[in-house]
Amino acid sequence: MIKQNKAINDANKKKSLNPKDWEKATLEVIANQGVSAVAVETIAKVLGVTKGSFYWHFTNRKDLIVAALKRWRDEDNKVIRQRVLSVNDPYERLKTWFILSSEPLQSHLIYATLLADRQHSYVSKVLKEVTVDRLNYLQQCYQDIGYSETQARQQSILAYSVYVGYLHMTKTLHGQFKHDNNVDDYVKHVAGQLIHPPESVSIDLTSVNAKK
Amino acid sequence: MIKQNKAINDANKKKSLNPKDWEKATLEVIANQGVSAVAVETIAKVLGVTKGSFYWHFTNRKDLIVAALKRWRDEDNKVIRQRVLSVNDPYERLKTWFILSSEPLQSHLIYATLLADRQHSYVSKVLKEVTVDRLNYLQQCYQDIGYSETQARQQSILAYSVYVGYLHMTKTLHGQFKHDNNVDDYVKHVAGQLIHPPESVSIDLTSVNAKK
DNA sequence: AGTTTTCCATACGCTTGCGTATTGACAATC
DNA sequence: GATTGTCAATACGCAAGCGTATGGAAAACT
Repeated sequence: MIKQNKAINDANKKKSLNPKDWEKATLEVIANQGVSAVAVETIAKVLGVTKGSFYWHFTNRKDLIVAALKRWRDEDNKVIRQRVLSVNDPYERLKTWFILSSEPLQSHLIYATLLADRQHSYVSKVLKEVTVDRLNYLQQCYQDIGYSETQARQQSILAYSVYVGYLHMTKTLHGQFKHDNNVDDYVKHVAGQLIHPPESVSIDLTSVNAKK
Repeated sequence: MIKQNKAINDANKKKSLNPKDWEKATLEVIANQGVSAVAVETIAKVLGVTKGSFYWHFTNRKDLIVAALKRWRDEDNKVIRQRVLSVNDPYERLKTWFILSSEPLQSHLIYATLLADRQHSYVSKVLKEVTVDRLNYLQQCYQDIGYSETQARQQSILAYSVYVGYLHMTKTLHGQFKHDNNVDDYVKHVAGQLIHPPESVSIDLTSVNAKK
């Protein structure tokens, strides 16, 4: 019993911290409370240390956030490459992307909160880059299906808007989003609307665009 | 020349301020920098006074923000009623909504930044209410077209997600959004994709939903 | 004219959170 | 075993921003 408890938590698996630990804890905060909630002393407390430790690993708060965002982006890219871009058939590739987008990953939470704190230049920078990247490979998907460049561009913006919008909806509505149960149904619904050959785009445009 | 300059700015049209002035100035800040950027002394400076004035009109900072958000919501509802809900034909009504959504109104900027600062309970409250309202009248539009309740629900979420997503895209990409020029084209594109009779929903679902 | 009300300025206290300085403990190396 | 390097604790200074206290000026009332 007086065994010098060796497993209170996992804080003893490593005697000392490294930058990666700080970055991961930071991403956790960003995912749930946004960039502005990243406080050095708070995160230190989570890691079981004090500020003194932090300023040994990083020069300042901004340095930490930038490093964390880089880590986020790299890992996100890795997932996209492995699970989406590896699919050959463009229809299936798009479908895979929509499914991935609906999964409750921390990565999505982070993206959603970054959209919030984009007043900070270092946030808006990485945000812009990530968004451009994603729009590009979505556009490529649609071009692979047979869309013209401009049609594929517009369709990619549309599809990506759905992604971003859905992220916010789930966070905003939270409780009364009865929808939570059948996310699969919604994904099917979205896929049915947004994944189709280029020809069917012109359906019913007459009734919509007809000026009175 | 020593006419006691009567028109330096419009700060002399009224000798003293009222809560409405503070709320409008606050919404301006929220639209461009978010709720967390609302600082009493800063807004006071904009209005040409000091804190002393503020704490005469409001009890505290939160009081100001809540009042400003209420004003925003009321005015936004007014616009929706006048310009959208007044349209009888559901197709045209939806189209009008999409067009309105693409206009560069301050109201949209505010909504976008509120999505950011929803960690504050008073923000998330009004945000949730507004979103639910909007989803409801969108759903009603689709039901008027002939969608079933569940189909209309999903379609309204989809449409609203496009709106929210597009808001963020424009703010995120900012400069390199070459798309800015032909917003009209994009609105047509979106309308063509999202406004159609309920039957055409089932197009191509086979190729998309087919599990391997 | 005197009093009250309205609106605002100034000065202060208080909290939060960043960054620095200094010291200490433990491990690695010589 | 002494020295050096690594990581962390403590204490401090400092700025931003909220809220309060108090006083004052101008307008409105009586």
